[in-house]
Amino acid sequence: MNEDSKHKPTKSELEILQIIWDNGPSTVRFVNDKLNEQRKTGYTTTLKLMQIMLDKNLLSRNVKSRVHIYHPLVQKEEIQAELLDRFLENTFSGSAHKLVMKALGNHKASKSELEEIKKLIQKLEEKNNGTTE
Amino acid sequence: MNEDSKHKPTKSELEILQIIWDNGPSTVRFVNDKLNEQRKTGYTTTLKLMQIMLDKNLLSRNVKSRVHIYHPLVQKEEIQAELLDRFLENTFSGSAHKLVMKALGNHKASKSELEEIKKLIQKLEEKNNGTTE
DNA sequence: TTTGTAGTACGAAATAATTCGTATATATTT
DNA sequence: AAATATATACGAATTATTTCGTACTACAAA
Repeated sequence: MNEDSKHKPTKSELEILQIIWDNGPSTVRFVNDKLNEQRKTGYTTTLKLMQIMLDKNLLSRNVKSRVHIYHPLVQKEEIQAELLDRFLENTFSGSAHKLVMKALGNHKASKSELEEIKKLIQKLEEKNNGTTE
Repeated sequence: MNEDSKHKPTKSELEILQIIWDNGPSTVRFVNDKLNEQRKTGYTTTLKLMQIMLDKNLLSRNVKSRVHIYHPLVQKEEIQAELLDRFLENTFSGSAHKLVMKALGNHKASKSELEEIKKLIQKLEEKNNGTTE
């Protein structure tokens, strides 16, 4: 089972993707070191995970030298959107509104971030002009 | 291993909780029927799951009659908040602002829901008056 | 050239989560 | 009362995910 289609990173795979998204193409060593800043995990564990991700087409790699460099094959934005969809469906029965209310209520956002959100709402309301109630 | 402590629901367990939260205390039969509206799943599978949830203190049950009635032992709000925290951390590196932007951008919200969010932001801004930048 | 270090490959154990078969008990129907 | 239908109990198989040991390879240092 190795279709070119389905990505669905597991929790561990997502951790690895975050590191590569944030730091650019990386070696196993680098990723493993980063992971170990948060929690202990063995080198070969990380290696195996990244090989699996290769197989799932979440990563590609450059094999020119002995030390392989892994590149992301999926976009951060795209995966976040997918995971958000799933989470929204699973936990908030699809209600974006409820999720947003809780996220804003329970977590700190800076003044400028709140401003940005207000601007987005403004834009959404203009676009929707009367179509939705 | 059966502390009174916190057990996080798995995805399947969460589905069951949603049904019980939305419909009130329920029998296994009822929950299983509801589940089967969405996807095929065997009766004993649901039963087993609910027994596990009993053990995890996610549910309690009334055994007066032959047919057991299961009650939620955890609050919807509480669990949603927990899961949100985890999701935020895993997927958006803890940035509530980014999550909210994406949730609003990619999913429909009605005019009145947007209004409600604006009001919340208003309140947050008043509270924060100058403390955060 | 031998030894040590750092890398990849990969099977398989360990752990987590889900699914189901079978035994058994209790009602209900004929 | 016997047959049927519907419950619960629970071990065990299945599937998904994570972790790790061991073998092997390449380069560098002694």
